[in-house]
Amino acid sequence: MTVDRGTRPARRAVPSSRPPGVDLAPDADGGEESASRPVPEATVARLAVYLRVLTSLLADGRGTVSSEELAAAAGVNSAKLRKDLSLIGSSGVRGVGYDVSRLTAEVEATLGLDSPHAVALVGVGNLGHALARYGGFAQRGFPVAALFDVDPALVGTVIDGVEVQHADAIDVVCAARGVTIGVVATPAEAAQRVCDHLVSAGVRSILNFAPTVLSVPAGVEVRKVDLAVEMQVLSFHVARRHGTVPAAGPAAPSRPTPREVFSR
Amino acid sequence: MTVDRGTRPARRAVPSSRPPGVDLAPDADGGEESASRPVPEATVARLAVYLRVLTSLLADGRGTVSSEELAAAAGVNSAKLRKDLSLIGSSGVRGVGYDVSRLTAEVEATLGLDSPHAVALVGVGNLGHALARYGGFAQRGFPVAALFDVDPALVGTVIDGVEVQHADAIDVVCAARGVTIGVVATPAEAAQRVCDHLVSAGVRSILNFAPTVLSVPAGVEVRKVDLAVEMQVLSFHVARRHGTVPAAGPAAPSRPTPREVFSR
DNA sequence: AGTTGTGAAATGATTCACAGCC
DNA sequence: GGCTGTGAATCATTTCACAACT
Repeated sequence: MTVDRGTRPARRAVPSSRPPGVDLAPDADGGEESASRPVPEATVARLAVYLRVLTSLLADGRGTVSSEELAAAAGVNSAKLRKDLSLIGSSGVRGVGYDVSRLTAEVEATLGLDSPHAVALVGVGNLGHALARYGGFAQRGFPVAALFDVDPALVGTVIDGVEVQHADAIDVVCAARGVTIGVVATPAEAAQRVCDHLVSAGVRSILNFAPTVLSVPAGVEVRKVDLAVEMQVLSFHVARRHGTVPAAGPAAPSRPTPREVFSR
Repeated sequence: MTVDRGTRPARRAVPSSRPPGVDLAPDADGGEESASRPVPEATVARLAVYLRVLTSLLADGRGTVSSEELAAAAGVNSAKLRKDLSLIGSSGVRGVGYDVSRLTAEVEATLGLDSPHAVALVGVGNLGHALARYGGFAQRGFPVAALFDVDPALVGTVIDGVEVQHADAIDVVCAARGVTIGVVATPAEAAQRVCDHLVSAGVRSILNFAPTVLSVPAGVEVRKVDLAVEMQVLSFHVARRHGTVPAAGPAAPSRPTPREVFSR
């Protein structure tokens, strides 16, 4: 993709002095929370992708993989993959590669997939309903332990063996069932309130599908999936290609608001 | 959130020589495709978020906003917001702020939302069905122009006024209806094939919900939404908090594969 | 020979802090 | 006085390239 920029000046020869280097960090989670996080966020997201590839290799009975092959399958640069894996303290064998089953276990352990995480899903509307029935969650170690909504027509119904309860019960039920991850699939207006309830029930990780910025106390992790954003980013690329964009100069486009595409 | 790191050594006084600085890039899309992209990817994603806030401000009849307020509502740093907006050539007024309706129009224009983009959705299973009925797409200027699946039980059914057609027709129908964005919501196994069909139909932007890495020719933009990845990233944070992670040292955890949480 | 692990360079993104302008 | 626009500093991430090891 990127054009080869030709030969670049060689780096100066390596000085023989080997710097100390800590090799493996002493670990031991220093502070309560934000003190030390040796594994960067970007790496964590990629680990999940590596895991998917590893699992399929494992199913194929493959014993080892090289960083090159694994990286290609995951769609990343091999150096990046090696660095990622070195960060979680994994060890491949030089000249050979990584042991597939061992690496799989290491990645799973790092991601905390040793034990399942009970998930609460709030908002069983269109999207929420599909998510609840979407096998993906339970299948992958994230059993849906509770469903909530405010619609009386939905409360009491059973989806995939789980009864929908009223959102007022979030605090109690989540705490009782040991929910660790909350999924918000409500309309934007309700999202913050729902989020607050989840937090007060002790949920520290939230996946937000509602098109709003959730504010949470420090120590609570929110990840966002916003379909409108994704579509609009793609729209940007379409426009770029077609040259539709009015050459982002200082002058504003003449038309003030062509169409109110964005309603709420 | 972040603790104030106290007074930092003052930057050295600004030397009076003002460097040339290009101010506004000469623009004019140099090469065919990867040559120049003045707006960074990260900014584009945030523009969509700003737009949401702007729209709601517009609905409230607000005339102007300050970068501070807009940034707070979008959940970002105000300097970042100002830099983002300066990149798209917008102009606020010093001492006043940004004109809401004008800024809205500028962001919309940059994102290419002037005209709607016809969307094709492939895979009308659990998730795909919900996406098709999810008003979010059409409502925001991304009308679903075509639906595809391979399941004979689904082909021929009508969802929200659009008939589901067989996936074999992707090439023809997409080209005919001027589809510019494709959404892949099939199982992983079918995703690459579907993607190839979309590409050969001229679709240059793809939103992928299938848990696979799609390979596409240069010039095609793929964005990925992977629920398993999101959940696993959250799982990582849960584990970090609880200290469940077995101290990522060089020694592997004793158990080889605790549970096959990841099936396919 | 083949492949990992990793300093160090390169690139990219974010934040600071202040000049310039209304 | 208030607020934008932006160079420069800081921070994060990616990539390179090669020594170390099997």
